Amino acid sequence: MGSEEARIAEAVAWRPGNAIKRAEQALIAEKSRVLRPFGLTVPQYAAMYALSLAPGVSGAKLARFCSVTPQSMTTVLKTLESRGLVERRPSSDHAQVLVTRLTRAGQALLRKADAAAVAVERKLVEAFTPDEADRLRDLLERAVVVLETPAGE
Amino acid sequence: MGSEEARIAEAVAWRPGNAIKRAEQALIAEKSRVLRPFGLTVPQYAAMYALSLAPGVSGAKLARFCSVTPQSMTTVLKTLESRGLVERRPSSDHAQVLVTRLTRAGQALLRKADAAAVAVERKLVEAFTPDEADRLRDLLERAVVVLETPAGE
DNA sequence: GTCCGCATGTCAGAGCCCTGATGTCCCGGG
DNA sequence: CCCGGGACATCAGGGCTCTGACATGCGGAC
Repeated sequence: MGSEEARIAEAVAWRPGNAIKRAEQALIAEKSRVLRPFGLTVPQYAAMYALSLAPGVSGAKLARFCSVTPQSMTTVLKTLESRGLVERRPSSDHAQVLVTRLTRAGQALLRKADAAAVAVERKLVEAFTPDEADRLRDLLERAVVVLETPAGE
Repeated sequence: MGSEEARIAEAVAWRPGNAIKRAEQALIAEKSRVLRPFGLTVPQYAAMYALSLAPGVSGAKLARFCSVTPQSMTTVLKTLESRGLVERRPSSDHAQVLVTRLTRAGQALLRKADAAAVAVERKLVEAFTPDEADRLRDLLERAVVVLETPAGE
């Protein structure tokens, strides 16, 4: 049955979208692994990283930076807030907007977690020549454009 | 503040893993869109497709084909079963194993949904020359290998 | 000055995905 | 013959993500 399984697996893997999916999964898995000691999930780390670049931004903008919906970002921020890693308070000008910032504890944790996360990215980069890395980025970017183009090409 | 946002967005997108993430997201989004009329999610479609290649397989093997955990596959199969698209029954030799098959309704729905899903894959393939598609697959495959290699390179 | 558009935040619901822990069953080595 | 490894399924719990629907507030158009 081993060859049978191999045949099926190959048939499933044949589709080009699958290569992208597997790469993403491997990336998520590895990042999760290195972030686990810090008690952070990948989305939590991503939110904190974006927050370190743009302190005091609204949740909606943060969601856009991280390519998720505002609702998803809200759930992430709520768990981070419950752990005292971020704090949210109404903006002074826009009563509707919730200004979000890293707490001191959040900054300290991010510094350590970031080193681990960057190491994963670096491991990935170092597997390619600069030329190959550019090529990969370019091909993926073109894939995004094609997939997001509605119907009429 | 527009340029500020652009600067942040660029800083976030800079990381190589992000290109993979965005491509995967675009792929999922587009597949979800074309599968919605059939009432199927991407994981549900993936499970049914794998099931059409390997009828009567165990849930655990199906999970491996789809690159998810057995638990995830169980939840997907449960919703498919509740809709009468698949059926599961204990194997005659292995009392422990649940043999899973598409029902007639499942096969009929898959035929229609598959056409839509394949169209997305084809749109993706046609955006590249055969050479580029191979190159992309190769680069992604190398990324997977690197990411899954433990520590000692 | 009033009103509509757009952004923001929130609740509700459904689904997927993972880790961890259990219990069951088959099969082959001792 | 017995027993442990391996494979399968399941429960429990924590998180993420989306769609849909709704309420509020700022600001420009009229």
